[in-house]
Amino acid sequence: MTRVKLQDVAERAGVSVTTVSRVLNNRGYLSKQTIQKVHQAMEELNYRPNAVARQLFKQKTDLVGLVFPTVNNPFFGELEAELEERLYELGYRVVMGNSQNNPQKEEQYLQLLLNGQIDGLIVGAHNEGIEAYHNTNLPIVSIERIVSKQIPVVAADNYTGGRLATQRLLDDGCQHIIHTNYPATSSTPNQERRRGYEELVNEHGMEKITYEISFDSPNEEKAAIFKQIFIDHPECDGIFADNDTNARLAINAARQAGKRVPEDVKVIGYDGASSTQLLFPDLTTIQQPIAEMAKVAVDLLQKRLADQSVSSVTLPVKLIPGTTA
Amino acid sequence: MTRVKLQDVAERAGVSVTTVSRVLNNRGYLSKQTIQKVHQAMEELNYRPNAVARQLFKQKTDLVGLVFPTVNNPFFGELEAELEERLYELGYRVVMGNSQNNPQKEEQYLQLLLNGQIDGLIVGAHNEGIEAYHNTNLPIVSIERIVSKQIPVVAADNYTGGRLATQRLLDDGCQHIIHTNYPATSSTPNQERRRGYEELVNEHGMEKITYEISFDSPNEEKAAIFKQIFIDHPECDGIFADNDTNARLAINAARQAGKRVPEDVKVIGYDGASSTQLLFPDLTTIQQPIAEMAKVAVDLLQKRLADQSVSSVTLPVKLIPGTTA
DNA sequence: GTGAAAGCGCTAACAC
DNA sequence: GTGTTAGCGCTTTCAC
Repeated sequence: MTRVKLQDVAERAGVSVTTVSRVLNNRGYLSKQTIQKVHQAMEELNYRPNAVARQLFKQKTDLVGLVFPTVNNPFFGELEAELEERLYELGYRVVMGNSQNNPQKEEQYLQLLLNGQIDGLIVGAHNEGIEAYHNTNLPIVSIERIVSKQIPVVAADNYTGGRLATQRLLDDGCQHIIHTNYPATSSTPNQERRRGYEELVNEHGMEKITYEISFDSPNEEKAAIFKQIFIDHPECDGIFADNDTNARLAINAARQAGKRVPEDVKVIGYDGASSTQLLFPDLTTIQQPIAEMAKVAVDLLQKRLADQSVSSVTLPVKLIPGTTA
Repeated sequence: MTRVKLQDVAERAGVSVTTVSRVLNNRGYLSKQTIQKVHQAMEELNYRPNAVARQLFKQKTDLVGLVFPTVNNPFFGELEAELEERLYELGYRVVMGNSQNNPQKEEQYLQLLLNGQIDGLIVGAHNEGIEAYHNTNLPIVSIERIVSKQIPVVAADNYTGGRLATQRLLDDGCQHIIHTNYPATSSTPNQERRRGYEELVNEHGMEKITYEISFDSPNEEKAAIFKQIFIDHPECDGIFADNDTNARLAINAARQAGKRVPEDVKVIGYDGASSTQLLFPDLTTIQQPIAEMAKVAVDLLQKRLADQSVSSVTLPVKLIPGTTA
């Protein structure tokens, strides 16, 4: 099927393409009769304006890229759903990129921005050292990830979250609390969770032990690390996991090691995403304000797109009580 | 942003735009020297080809739309992640649309296709009666959703799944099995789950009772329905939920009604998505081959984009044993 | 009120 | 081997 274009409509209506374009965009002075004629011609030909031609002229695609490790995860799934909703309201459509297991992908999505295929980017992937981020001040906002000086970060208050979680375990009477987090080299603000944990156990004269678990590694590998934790530290009676799925793996590992949760080991997670709350309501966790983070990120991106300067934002977290800690 | 265009590169290199374009696309005969010069000019000017201009010429955006109720769900999250991965391998980027709570959105994403902003569409949303689907044979593939005659459907074997689930409850000795599913008006093949259930309980001379739960309604509403089930049918000793989150709600409701799971009531779910398996491993469920469904859907779409005719595909399901049934 | 024409940035006949 | 030029489909000065 050959596409009907502006010119076809113009010919049919007996006017110029300019006029049809004006009718289409409701711009300029037009006689009622002309509008009528043009509309009729558009109907008859079943005309659809070509979005790409418009984009070329406008130098704007109304597309925003979302680059996170994977949408198949309670936290990122909720976050991306919220981002999509907020951006949709502003007239943007969303290009989804899952960069887990494929570091080059993040760079590819950055190329979309550089090539003018998308107008902006919201990133939260974990790949390090992508040159182009530093080049210039592009319309990019980051969530829970430090990318470069120029790029504003939206994050929850990870330090307080780390303290809250640790405090809960201390209140539970835990004496040997182990934390898991990303490798310390990762440029993510959730290293602050670790700082909160370490400070607090220090204050209580306890040993600080953090096992590093890369977010992007497969679940079997993660499970193996938790198994190892209980081998290395049979005395462990409290686990502060850096996310809820890890908390789940910790509980599985504890049980496999013959320990009861919460009687022998308390476990507290992090994130508190809606589908985790639904599927695993017993989990005690620190909840990030995901919807709010999405909203703020979109606000910041909108300002960046309007060439306004913005700064990073930190949002509060709260403890969601369950039965695991 | 990308102020530098082909012509600038051409001038700098002292050649024509055609030559630069050829270098860019590695097409036609070019002297080594010219290639060298052009590459250098591109470097010096930090040239980025404009993707939209290319799209306009090619009449192709390499973008595929994904329209599902919400990505914030274990099943759709995994499905969309798989779809994105498969499409990425083929050079497509993905536009994500979450149509839950907003029926107009699905139509909007269809407009993107009609407007030439995306090349194809994979849909699994639940909104009824969208005219445009019937118009013509567009490059659209549907997953677990009957849209129109022209559009191929990828689905798991819902009928067998329904029988498998029901059989499991019968094997458990259940006498009063209740099923939940979408309203029967919904044009989704998972009504076949209901058929499988109904046939099997009929064969056993039992009463068939299906409660209708719209996928898109809020969790509180769904929870209220499950509560009602145990009020209406205190004798109920088996629940076959049409998805895993509903199974979770069923279990919650059973416990609130003072029943133990699985001692007093057995519950079996449906979907078996990876994050459900992770967060709620105890659940007995029917697993859909999500990765395979994504792969087949992308294959079909690719063929539709190449104007080949395709037909619908049904894939097998399997029972994942847990402790809830 | 309406139209002619010049782009937006790129590609591919078609020439030479 | 390389260049000229006519589009891809739309919007918008600038005339009339």
